[in-house]
Parts: sequence; C-alpha cells; structure tokens
Amino acid sequence: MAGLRERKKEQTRCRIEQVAMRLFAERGFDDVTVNEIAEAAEVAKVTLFKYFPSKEALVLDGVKEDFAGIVAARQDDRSVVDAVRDHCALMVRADAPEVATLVRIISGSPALLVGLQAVQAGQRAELAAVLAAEQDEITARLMAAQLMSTVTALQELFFEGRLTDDAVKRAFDLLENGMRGH
Amino acid sequence: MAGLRERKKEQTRCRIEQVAMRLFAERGFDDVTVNEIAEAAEVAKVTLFKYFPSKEALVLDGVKEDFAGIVAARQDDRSVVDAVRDHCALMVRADAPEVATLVRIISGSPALLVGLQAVQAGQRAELAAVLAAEQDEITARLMAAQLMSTVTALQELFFEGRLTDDAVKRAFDLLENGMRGH
DNA sequence: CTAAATTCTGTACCCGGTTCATCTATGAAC
DNA sequence: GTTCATAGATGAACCGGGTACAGAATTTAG
Repeated sequence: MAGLRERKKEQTRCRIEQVAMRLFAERGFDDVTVNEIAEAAEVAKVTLFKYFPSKEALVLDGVKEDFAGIVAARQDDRSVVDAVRDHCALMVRADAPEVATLVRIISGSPALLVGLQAVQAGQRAELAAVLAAEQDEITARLMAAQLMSTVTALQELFFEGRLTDDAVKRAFDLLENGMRGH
Repeated sequence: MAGLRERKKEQTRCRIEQVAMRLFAERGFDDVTVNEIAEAAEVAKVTLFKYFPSKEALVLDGVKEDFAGIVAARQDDRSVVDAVRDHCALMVRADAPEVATLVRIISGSPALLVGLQAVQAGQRAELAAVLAAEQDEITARLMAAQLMSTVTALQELFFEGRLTDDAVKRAFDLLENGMRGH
C-alpha cells in the first residue's frame, strides 16, 4: 500500500497548500488569484479544484476543530461545558508563529471571515447532533448554538491578541450561570 | 424635496426588488441570473449593482432586524434578555404568505443561508456596541454572541415550521439560567 | 435655454468555478 | 517487458457574479 500514485497525490496536495499559504502571507488572500497559485504549484487550475473545493478551503481546511468529538469523548464526570472550556483554555497558550500568520491572513480577508462562519455553522450542527443524544433536540440545538457562539467570540478575541485566561473564565461562567444578573 | 430624481430612484429600486423576488419565487435563487433580473426590470446590470451591492442583498436587505435598537429602546424595568424575548415572541405569530415565500427562497439556497450568517454577524456587532454601554466590553461581546445565536437558532426552527411558544420559552430560560443543570 | 452635476448604459473585462474531450502515467496481469 | 484498463492531469472553452470605463441621457440650477 501507499503506492506511488497515492504518494504523489499527497505530495501535490501539500505543495499546492504550501504555495498558496506562502502567496497569501506575502500579498493577502484577496490579492492572489487561483490561477497564480496553480501556476506556482505547477498544476492546472482544474486540478487545484479537485484537491480543494474552493479558494477559501486552501486556508480553512486546516482550522476545523472537532468540538463534537471532544464533547462526545469527555470523561464521565465532566459536563459538556467543562469539555469545551478545557479545550478553549489550551487555545490561550497557542502562539506558534505559523498560527500568527494564519490569523493575519484570515483577519485580513472578509471572504475568509465569512467562510469561517460557515465552518463554524458546520461545527455547530455536528455538536448539536452529539448533544441530541443527551438532551431533547431543541435544547441540544440551543446549547450547541450558545456554545459555538462563545467559542467564536473567544476566537475573535484571540485574533485580536486579547484572549486571556480571565476572558475564558468569564465566558464559561456566563454560559453556566446565565444572564440573570446582567 | 422629493424631486423627480429621487422619486424615480425609489421606483426603480422597488421594481428591481419586486422583479427579482418574483423570479426567485418561481425558479429558485440559484437558477436566476442577475442578467435576467436586470433585463426583466429594464435596467443595466451595472445599475442593478448600484442599488444592491450583491445578488444576495436583493433578498436579504429586507430581513435585517434591529435588535440593537430594540435593546437600546427597552423600558427601564426590562432586562436585555426580556427585550429580545419579547421580540422573538412576536416572531412565532408571523405567518404572512409573503414571509413563507421568503423563507422558501432562503432555505433553498446555500448561498443565501451563508449570506444570512453574515447579516447576523453584523447584527451581533451592533448589539455588542449597545451592550458595551452597560457592561465591560468583553462581557458585552459574549452576551451579544449568545443572544444572537439563540435568535438564529429560533429563526432556524421558524424556517422549519417548528417554532412554538414553548421553544421560545425554553430558549430564553436557558439564556437566563445557564447550562449548569444540563 | 444653457450648463453642470447625476445617473444610466453598453462593452469589455476580471476572477472563481465547472464542463468536456483528450492525453498521460500508474498499476495489474500476463 | 508488453499490454491494457483506469485514475488522474490537462488545456481550452465556458458560466455567472461583479467592476471599470467612457460616453449618452436626464434632472436640476441659474
């Protein structure tokens, strides 16, 4: 297994993605054309779209986080909120330079920010499906919506470089205790 | 005031929108081309795009709801959650046939559903700005995110024809009391 | 009536994305 | 090593949303 064919495919996919990210980092997402990417990666435009369904996917394919899996696989003594909180607490520490580049690229393009919303909508649906095993369906959807919107808000803070432990704490306190006091 | 120029503009804008909605209702959003709309409305394509910034805007311009204004203008004795809840309670009763058509059009087009997310992101930002007058900024953003995600979830139920008084009640109970019990 | 400011129009173009027919390289069988 | 089916790559033509531009038409002001 892992014949020549599949190795080459993986190689091509990787080359396309790397070339694209380099160009995006240099000149911004909106100022790079898919024709340029294809040319620089030495593939035909059609080929590029066989590997990535859209230009946005070149960037966003790598940013999906599997909240549904995280929640489904949590310890017995942890609540749903705990599971998501634990994961977000790790986010605060992420500071690889490569992540910073990614954030810069995404933040600088309205198209990518919209695409990010779409990704998150998918995550929300997955999470709702998992929660539906423990709650009635409507509650599951409402919880998934609130959880993901909190994650998104924290992600935005992260993008602005303002994500702190305290912000995470307050976010999940609000989720757990509600807005009655506010 | 209300010179000929402005009257004609309003007229043209209205004609474009009506023609577009008729075509969308007949054949679906994705199967109607902006060239067709422009032709049917007897304007040039360029003109159409001067009135509406995108094809999606032809449908979505009419669905913005001013939650920020609703919250800002609430009675002194009502909480933020109350204000939004009151507004959503009215939504349950909406059943004009024209609304049903709109829902059918939006639900039938992925592009419009994505566009709707973008509209909601804008509403969230506006709401956060209003809440920032009463809360610290991070809390304001978190609250706005949770409120709007709840509204969106309810809107989805509405789209599916499953929005009930009970669903609204449970949604806002969850918002006010949090997820601790779940 | 004339001149200036606005708006509309057609044309040509760009870019993301798809279709199609064709060609090349791979892997399997002999 | 040759043959052959097939997956995959290719270029070129095309589609639809959206924009740039230059010029024509029309409202408004003087």
